[in-house]
Amino acid sequence: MAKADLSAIQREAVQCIDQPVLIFAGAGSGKTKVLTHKIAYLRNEVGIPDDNILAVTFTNKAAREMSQRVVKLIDATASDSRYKAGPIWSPMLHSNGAVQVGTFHSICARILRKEIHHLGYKNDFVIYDADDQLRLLKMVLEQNEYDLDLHPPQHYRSVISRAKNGMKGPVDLATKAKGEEADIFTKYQEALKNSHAVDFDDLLLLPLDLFNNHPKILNRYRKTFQYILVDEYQDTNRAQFEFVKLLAQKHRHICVVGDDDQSIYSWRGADITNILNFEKEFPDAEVFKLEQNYRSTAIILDAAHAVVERNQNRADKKLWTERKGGEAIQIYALENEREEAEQIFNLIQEEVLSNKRRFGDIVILYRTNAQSRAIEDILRRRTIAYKIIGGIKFYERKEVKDAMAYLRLLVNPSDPVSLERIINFPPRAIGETSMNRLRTFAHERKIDLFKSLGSGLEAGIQVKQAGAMKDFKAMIKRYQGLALNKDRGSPAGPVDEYSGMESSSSSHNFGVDEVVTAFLEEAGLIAHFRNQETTEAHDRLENIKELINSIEEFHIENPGSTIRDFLEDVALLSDVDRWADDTNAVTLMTLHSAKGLEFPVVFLTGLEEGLFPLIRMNDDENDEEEERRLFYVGLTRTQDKAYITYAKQRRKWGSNTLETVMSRFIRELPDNLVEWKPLTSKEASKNGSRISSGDSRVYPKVGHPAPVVQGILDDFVIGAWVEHKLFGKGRIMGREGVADSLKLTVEFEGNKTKKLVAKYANLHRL
DNA sequence: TGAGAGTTTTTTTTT
DNA sequence: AAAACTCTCA
Repeated sequence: MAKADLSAIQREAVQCIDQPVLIFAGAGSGKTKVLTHKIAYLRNEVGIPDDNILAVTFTNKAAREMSQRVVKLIDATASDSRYKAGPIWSPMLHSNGAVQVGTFHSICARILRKEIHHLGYKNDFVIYDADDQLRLLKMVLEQNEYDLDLHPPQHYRSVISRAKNGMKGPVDLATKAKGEEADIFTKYQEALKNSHAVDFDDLLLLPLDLFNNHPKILNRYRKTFQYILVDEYQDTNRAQFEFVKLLAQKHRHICVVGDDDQSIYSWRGADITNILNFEKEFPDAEVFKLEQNYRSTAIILDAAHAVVERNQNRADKKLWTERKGGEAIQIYALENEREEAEQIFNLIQEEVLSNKRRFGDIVILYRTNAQSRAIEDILRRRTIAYKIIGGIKFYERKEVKDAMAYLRLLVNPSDPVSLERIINFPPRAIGETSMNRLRTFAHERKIDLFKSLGSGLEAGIQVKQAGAMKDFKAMIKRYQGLALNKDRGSPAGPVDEYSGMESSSSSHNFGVDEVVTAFLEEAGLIAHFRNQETTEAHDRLENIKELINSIEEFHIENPGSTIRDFLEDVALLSDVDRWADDTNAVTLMTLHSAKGLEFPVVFLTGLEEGLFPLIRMNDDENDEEEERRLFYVGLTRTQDKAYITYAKQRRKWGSNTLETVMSRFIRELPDNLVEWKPLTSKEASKNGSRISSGDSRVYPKVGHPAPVVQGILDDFVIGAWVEHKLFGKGRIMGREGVADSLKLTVEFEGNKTKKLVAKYANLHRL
């Protein structure tokens, strides 16, 4: 029985279900285990139906993992076959009869998809990301004749977002002589609503409006979500707290798990008092503390504790482990960020060659995304397979966003941000002058921009331009029919339209990818890039193709899904969510992204005052305690061995090199747990690539071109067999480019040959 | 109107 | 150093 491997305290926490439960769960103390076992327990032992359970995680990846683990558990523990689990999680919004697992944002999006019409939005609303928000704000400011230089959109975005995070409306701003901010906030919010768009903060706030104004709906969801579990509770904000409170107030079957030492999102509005005051809100709460760590060595835990202990604002506690001792934390001081990267490379080599690690066992963590570049450079040059999480994101690239704007317009033509983005891209002779006239026209008549596209002449626009507008509108309408009707024509709900019915394949003369390709082709976007000879244009075209591939893939994975579902998926999935951790490659990510993950070998880089802890010059509220918690989170990702590096000089923005000072966090580490490694990589390479001072073995010189050492290259060598989710099994026939731009030519079964960008293709080595 | 040259800004972390 | 933004000229 799977329950046997729970500790006594874990079991108690699992079985306590009739009252509010607060679980303080330190790093690596098995909190996910408790949550998954609790779900299995509720289901199999207590007999709670699946859809009455709601589990909230911090990332979608965590949601996916959790549901996979629950399925395993359930199947293992269920003696009775009627308790066997089906697929209990799906990224799709309309999966009923299953445990709902997801992030606050995705769960709220699911609710809004069904209910938002009660608030006067179309259920086809779009989700605006930061860039879209900025564009909308800019439009609002211009429309209301604010001078953009005096009123930078950036500023108002952060003001509005901060207000929303604290659940404040325009009214709350107006009171403190911030009339303009309140005015802009109000107008921005109106514009969002008219555009049938919601921003990320609205995703959390609108369900609250819904619940507060429609008690019947609230009651319905209260009945549905009988048992609520929340992971990473220390990083919830006001709105999320209210959401949980509203739903759980009545039945009080609420279980939250968190660790105040790991609260690292206060800048996003996360409110640590949510966890510290849980007992105030739910006085009958039972509190459990999980203090045994199953992940790290004692050395790692002691070091992490020694640092975080200095925080004033924390509940006193200490993790313990049965893994006594361990390897000392190695600290390296390097000359500059290049040497730092070089040293990291040397150490990776050593770990892989002499300590038998896999590349996939290793993670490199840094405070800011910009730091990844130097490290990336070296790893690429040395042909070490690596994966970067975050940074320049695929779906944020201009050409990809452009293509998506076209798709968004199909779903929701009222979206002015998307319309403005592409009305003249690729150029179709509709310039600023014409658009200004159209905007004025639409504004006066109070119709949306898209509708007014047909009335160009009336708006006083030149014949040629007015014609171009009309054509554009007609094209969108045409593809609306093609792309959306086809999807709508399939049965509602998670019914498999590809379930082998012969008729369906014959009625589907083309796949989604072909419709989308045709659309983007006719829109001129594809031709625009194809007609340019530059490599840049070529890359952009590849990215658009990759986007189309992923649409097709999504559609096959989620039968019956619409383009709308795809767009939502893209809007809500984080980079960590997309991270395929089964490829054998070194992982690079920010400390924030690493939350919840663990690795045998961890590199903490850039330990310099001002960088980590990060200090922002023009911001007085530098939260040292939060930075320290971040260090704690980073170090406690380690299972076996941690390396800490810093550079004595670091370059900022290309040119000026700054002298740095070693981070206070290094000084805070107890001497007996660390080992200083003064040897720089320069000296090391002088010795003909010996790897470290304490190691007299001589390794083959690794330079350029790299000697072929088995396993040193990534998984995708020529001749290797791989599997693609969509195309099936195939063999790698060619490679070009390296790292992020590595492209593979793969011959799939059935003689289909495809060229794929390795980074996004999600290939699995067979 | 659109392409290309020249100029400015960016870097905190993310759902 | 790179991307985003502005300006200029055809």
